[in-house]
Amino acid sequence: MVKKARGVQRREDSLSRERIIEASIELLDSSGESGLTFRALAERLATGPGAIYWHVENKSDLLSAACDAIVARTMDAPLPSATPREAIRALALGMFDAIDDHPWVGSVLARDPAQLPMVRMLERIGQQIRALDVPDDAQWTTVSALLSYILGVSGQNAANAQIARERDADRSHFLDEVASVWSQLDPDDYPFARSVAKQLRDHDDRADFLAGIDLILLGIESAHGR
Amino acid sequence: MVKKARGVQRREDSLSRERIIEASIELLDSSGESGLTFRALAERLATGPGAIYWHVENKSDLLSAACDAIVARTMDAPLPSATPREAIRALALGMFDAIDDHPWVGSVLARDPAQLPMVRMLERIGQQIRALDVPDDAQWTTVSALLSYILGVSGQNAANAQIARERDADRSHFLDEVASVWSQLDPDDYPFARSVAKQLRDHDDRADFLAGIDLILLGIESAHGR
DNA sequence: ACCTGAACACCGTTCAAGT
DNA sequence: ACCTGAACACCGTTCAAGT
Repeated sequence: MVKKARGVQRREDSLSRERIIEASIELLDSSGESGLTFRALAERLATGPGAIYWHVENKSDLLSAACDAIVARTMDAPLPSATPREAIRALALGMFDAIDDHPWVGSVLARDPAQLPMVRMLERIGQQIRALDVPDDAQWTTVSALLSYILGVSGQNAANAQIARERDADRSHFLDEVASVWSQLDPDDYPFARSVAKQLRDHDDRADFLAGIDLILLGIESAHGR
Repeated sequence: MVKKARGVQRREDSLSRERIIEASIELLDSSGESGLTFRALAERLATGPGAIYWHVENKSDLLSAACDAIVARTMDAPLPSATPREAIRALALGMFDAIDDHPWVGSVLARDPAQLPMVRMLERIGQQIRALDVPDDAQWTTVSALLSYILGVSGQNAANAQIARERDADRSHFLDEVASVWSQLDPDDYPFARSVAKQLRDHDDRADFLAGIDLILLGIESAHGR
């Protein structure tokens, strides 16, 4: 007869916030953002739609929680790197890859700002910005710029992945199409777009992303003495 | 009896793609993205929901068209500026302000990439990147970084505006709340977030945005000789 | 060619009723 | 305390029928 049972004892297969979020992530990964419906989720969890509302406030809450689970995992990964510069690159790449694996995370992050996932990223990157000797009064602006860039690329990438999924998968084929549209634009109105069409066709999203991070890091260093 | 009427003659108050898009923009501006429904639009245009489908493919098409109208307006504004650097700042600020006025544009841009609005921005900024003497093989990456940053900030700003609208309006009050949450975080886990809470409270979105642009411009210059 | 509006297939969310 | 599932109030989209 234990008065206070250790933790909450519960049937293995009963509902819980964690199980709901886990199932949501699976659904989101396999069928995209439009695949997450309370009915589909209820079916997967062998229950009714109403039951989910006992553990979760609403759909927005559910999406945020799923998103935060991914971001937390990513930002809690250990950083073996030596320099702050390398650490920032690793953190940024970690987010890039996470969103590449879970495109819906990009859309969610672009939609609800200033929430828990944001603080996680801000914190982790901010500590490295400090280590870079950026002056106190410039730290907010600096981290903010890095975060915005990361979110911008992520959102864009997520959207691209979504489109590639909607049409019949082939991403490089899709880029070929866009590049070919660009190269047929009016030369007088769109000289630049035409000229980079080839670079669009051959580009590597991940490498471009990192190049942008390096550009910002260069700017940071050049702005503060060294 | 003119055989070929000049242009398409039509009753002043009849439906047209332009009138539909115009009405959509008004609806989006006044009631946000969730305010744009085919039923609300039909009512505003004194017609039925089905009629709209004669001029517009579907809701996604409608949103893209409304978004492109705003971006086109913004990117076609004349640039009195002298240096490419100033021109880039002006173009970036133009987008920032446009999205500040029409927050839904941020969400749409974050969702469908590589479309017409994107090409407009790419072109306009790209021409200035050229003028900045960035080498040919670095132009795509450079413009891409700037665009991602602009989109990232825009999306974030749009989301903030949406949240401020959902709750009862007051934006600075909302920032106060977030800042106060941050400053109450665990000092061991979130030292950085705590330390910038004050800077968050006092910050100016527009100034921060421009500071980020300057950081990237600094990086660009520092990467290519001068 | 263009418009009408009822109808269809889906949502998120609520809630009385059960255990 | 937790779950069930029918019901409600909405969507986007279609389509036979009108002009």
